[in-house]
Amino acid sequence: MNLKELAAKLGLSPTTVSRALNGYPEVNESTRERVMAAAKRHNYRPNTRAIRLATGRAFAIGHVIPLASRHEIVNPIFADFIAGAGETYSRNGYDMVLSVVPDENEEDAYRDLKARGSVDGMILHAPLMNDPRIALLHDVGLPFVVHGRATGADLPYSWVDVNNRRAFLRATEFLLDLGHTRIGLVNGLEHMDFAIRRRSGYADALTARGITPDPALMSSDEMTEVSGYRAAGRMLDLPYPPTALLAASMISGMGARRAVEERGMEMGRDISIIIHDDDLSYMKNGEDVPIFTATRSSVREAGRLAAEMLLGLVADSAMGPQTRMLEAELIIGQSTGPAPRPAIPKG
Amino acid sequence: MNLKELAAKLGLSPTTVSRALNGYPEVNESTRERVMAAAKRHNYRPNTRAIRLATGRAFAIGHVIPLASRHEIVNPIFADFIAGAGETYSRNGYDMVLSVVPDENEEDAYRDLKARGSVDGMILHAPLMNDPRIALLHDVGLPFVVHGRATGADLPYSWVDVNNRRAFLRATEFLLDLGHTRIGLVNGLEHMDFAIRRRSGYADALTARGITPDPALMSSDEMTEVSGYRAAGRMLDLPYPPTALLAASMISGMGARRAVEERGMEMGRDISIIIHDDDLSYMKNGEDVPIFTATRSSVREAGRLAAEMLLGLVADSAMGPQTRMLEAELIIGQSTGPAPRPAIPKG
DNA sequence: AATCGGTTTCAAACCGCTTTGGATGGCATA
DNA sequence: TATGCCATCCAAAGCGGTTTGAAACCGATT
Repeated sequence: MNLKELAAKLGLSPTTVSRALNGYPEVNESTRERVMAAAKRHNYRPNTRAIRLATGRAFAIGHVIPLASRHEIVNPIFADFIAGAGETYSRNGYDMVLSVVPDENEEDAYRDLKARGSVDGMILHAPLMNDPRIALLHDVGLPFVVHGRATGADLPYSWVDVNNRRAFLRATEFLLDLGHTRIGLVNGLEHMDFAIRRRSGYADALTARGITPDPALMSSDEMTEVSGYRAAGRMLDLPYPPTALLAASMISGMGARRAVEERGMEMGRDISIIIHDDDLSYMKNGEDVPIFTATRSSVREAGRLAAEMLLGLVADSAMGPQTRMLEAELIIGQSTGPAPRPAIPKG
Repeated sequence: MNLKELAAKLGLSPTTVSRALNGYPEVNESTRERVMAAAKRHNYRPNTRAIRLATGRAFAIGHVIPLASRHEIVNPIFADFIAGAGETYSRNGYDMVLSVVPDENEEDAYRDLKARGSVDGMILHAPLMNDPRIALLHDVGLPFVVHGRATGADLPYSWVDVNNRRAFLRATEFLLDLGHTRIGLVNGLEHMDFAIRRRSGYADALTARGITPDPALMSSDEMTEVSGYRAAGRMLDLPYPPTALLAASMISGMGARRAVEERGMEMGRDISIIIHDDDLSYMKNGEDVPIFTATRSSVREAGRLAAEMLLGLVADSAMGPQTRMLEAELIIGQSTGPAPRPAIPKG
């Protein structure tokens, strides 16, 4: 059942039927009701493909997901962001199209999405320092929103981000207040912008208390269980080990915990751990009682917000760049406690 | 740059240009080369919206993701499956459209995708026992592939699945061979088909050795860290606790480990744990040395296979239902060992 | 020279909707 | 009665491709 058939059944022109269904004013109310009723009765749904061609709009938002080397993105955090964003899209009648491509084709993927007219806007994931994709997307000319920020990007752009710097600053201060002075950072990959901001928050907090950040206590790697485990292990085996750790995610935190427990230490007593908690549906930081003390900010909510922002930009192309900064809460759990008596160098 | 403009530049008709680009035989080879070159030079990309309308095909595959109650799906496993499938789609010039909807709208979501012509086929995720969606998708009439199987579905359908029953059967036998007789099962939600199959593999292995499965040693819940922790904790606190556990995923396994370590026990010595390892990119079961002994099967690979199968069905609608059973490997890690001397009931 | 089969090209219809630019009719106003 | 203005409806022209049916051209055959 298409528009023409429906119009024929009603003895009206396709024009009028189309207008009636789309709420245009130049159609008699009684006619409109008749049309609406007939549409419902015949279970008429306009063909999206035709609408898309006729309007020149895709009613879809694109997410490009590079594989391989920067597969930073195939991670649980991504699933939650997508869930949040996708929810917003379907509520607004938009599709979400995911383009999963090898790293080297990423640029093409954005251009393709635009050139082939598959989407009306895009979300840029996991921005790097001086991320070239910002300029690329400007060049491509579709509205876009960045999940995160890209230090060094000189062009203006819309973003939704957590205040990573402040979160890690506060977490570090919290540990300092508990008497810890040897604090390790199990960071994400530091070409990722968020990781840089986190490190600067951490370092600034230390410096402000007269402590020089010790390179041996800073690691940077993917946020997997295994690398959390290894990074924490290396630090714990230092002659002068840390009494507290900051971990980049729930997952690296679990790796760190494994390293801690393997050494017969107890979390919260022998060593304090604070993680950044993205509040993942499938990786909750405990239920009533948090497992880890954490800086928490829901990435799913970030997905929702980014999607809303983008739909706004798509609707009103005159709108300038929007930004939204989210603050993480500091959640006190069982993994932190006062610093144990000053550690004595081993060996 | 559209087809008409390109044709004008070449002094050819749109017909010929279209045919040249699409590899039709009725065009002179030298003309084809000229067209190809011009297309590349002017960076011509056919407008997808127009192709879709003209051909009546969407060149897209749909995945419906229910939120809320059955958010079983917003989990790390999903991200990896998507990555695998998405990879296949983009290699074949297909888009992946994700429809994230509240549970109660799931049925509509499938019908909409079809009625509006947004996709050429769909993947059905996380099938339940007697899943009504199988009949629904038959009714909708688009090709589809199920990731998993749905016990009780009487209609034929295409699927890609791991042999969950055999995996858990083998894992249980492995533990039995090590002398364990009290073996706990930390299962996923048992309205999910895969969870049922796993339990039957577990139970059958026990029964075959003359052990009656003990309800107190079987739990069923979401595959989160917290529920793994709680389920394992409950079993360990039993008067006659298990000496081995089977966990449904890496994540619930980590929860189980937390419960174990919290009780001062050592994994692999005081208690053996085997998990099912979906080989997630972001949740690797160790690197050289596996953390857990595990039944392993890559869900990402499953995504690739399901996508390939579906594209095949889309291309040839006459093709009957296809099926593909994957076998899990048993990976020996550090989390298993011989059963400790027979446990003495506590208290 | 006329006919023919094969190759190559093209004009035009079509996919199903939106949207522009009238046309029509009714009613109030001059 | 003629005029103008609304309100309502419609025909037709897109949107940018694909595809059908036919035309043009070619050398080869009669």
